[in-house]
Amino acid sequence: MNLAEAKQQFIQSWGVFGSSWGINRTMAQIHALLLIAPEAMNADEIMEELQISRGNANMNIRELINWGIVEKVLKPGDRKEYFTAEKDIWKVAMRIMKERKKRELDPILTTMEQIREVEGNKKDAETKAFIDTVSQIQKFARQADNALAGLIKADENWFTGTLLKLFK
Amino acid sequence: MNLAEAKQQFIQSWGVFGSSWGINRTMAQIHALLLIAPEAMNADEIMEELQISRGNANMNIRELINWGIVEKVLKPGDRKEYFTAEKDIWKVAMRIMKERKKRELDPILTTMEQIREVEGNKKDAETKAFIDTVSQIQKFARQADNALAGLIKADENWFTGTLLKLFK
DNA sequence: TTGTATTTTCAAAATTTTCTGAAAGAAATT
DNA sequence: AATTTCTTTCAGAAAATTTTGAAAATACAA
Repeated sequence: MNLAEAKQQFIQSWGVFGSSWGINRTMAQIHALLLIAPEAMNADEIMEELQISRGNANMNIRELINWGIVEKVLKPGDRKEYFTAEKDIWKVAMRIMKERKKRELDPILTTMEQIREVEGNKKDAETKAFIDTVSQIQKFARQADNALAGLIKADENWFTGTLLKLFK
Repeated sequence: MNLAEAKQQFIQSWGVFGSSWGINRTMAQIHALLLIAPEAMNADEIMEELQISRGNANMNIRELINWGIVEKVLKPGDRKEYFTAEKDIWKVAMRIMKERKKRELDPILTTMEQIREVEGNKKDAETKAFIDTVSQIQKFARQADNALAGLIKADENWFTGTLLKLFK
């Protein structure tokens, strides 16, 4: 397998993995492409490389920017927009965690609180069992939420320059 | 909101959350239903409650069993199969983690190893950058894999009865 | 302003995923 | 072994998601 084939394989695999992570295939493929691109790329280059339409490229690039793992780069004397991906995998993972925490975990907390709150008669066994389950989930989600928040905060401050370098 | 409404709301929400976790809506709803059911339920009851077809119910119940978070219960004198969900949320989370690790993380490791392995000329800058990115991902995935494996193992042995009770 | 290059939007089409329901398969009962 | 009860399978239907491509919007330059 030569470099070109390996790159193809990488992009392809990243697309498959993305799917099982709630990220659509194209979005993951664009991310993979930018991750291994030596230079920032523009929309046309991405379209050409992945054989996708302009609309599709545009939409997914925006989404990657929203996730905070791709950014726009402007080249002087060129009207086209170029895009580049964060290359540090640890940072990428942190951003994704942060985003997923916000989009998925936080809503669970809110909903569980609501459901538990508006519950009336706590006497009968069925109601008690229900409240107990919801409370358990709430407790667990809080634990997870706090753990992630801690990890993210740690990374944003002190960890960045020091301890975590060990993992790289 | 009364108990019935709260249950409905819970099942509905769990379905939505499931979607963003790579679990389909019906599967998550069945899980939610069993999580708060005082008794084990059979396929007909589940179909009736969630208004879904027999095929759909059957398929998703099997899948929940594969994930290890629902199990079959037989009642003496009744030919129907009944189903019940693991009620301990910590255990549920552990089983899901274990399963996702196996289905998602392990394949990434395998693929990254393959891609990195079959790479030839390590001299030019582009190749080097590519190998570096893949290596970084590999390293990160290994870290995550080990961390999860540790957590799972700990839970399966010693933790279960002792330390983690603090979190409940 | 007018023209040109580039990006964004969005309705319709294509694709993928999920669901249905009826038929086939199993298991228990008579 | 025939009947009844229940479970599984799976092809086609329905629903949801993703993609396309052309038109509209925006940005810049002359």
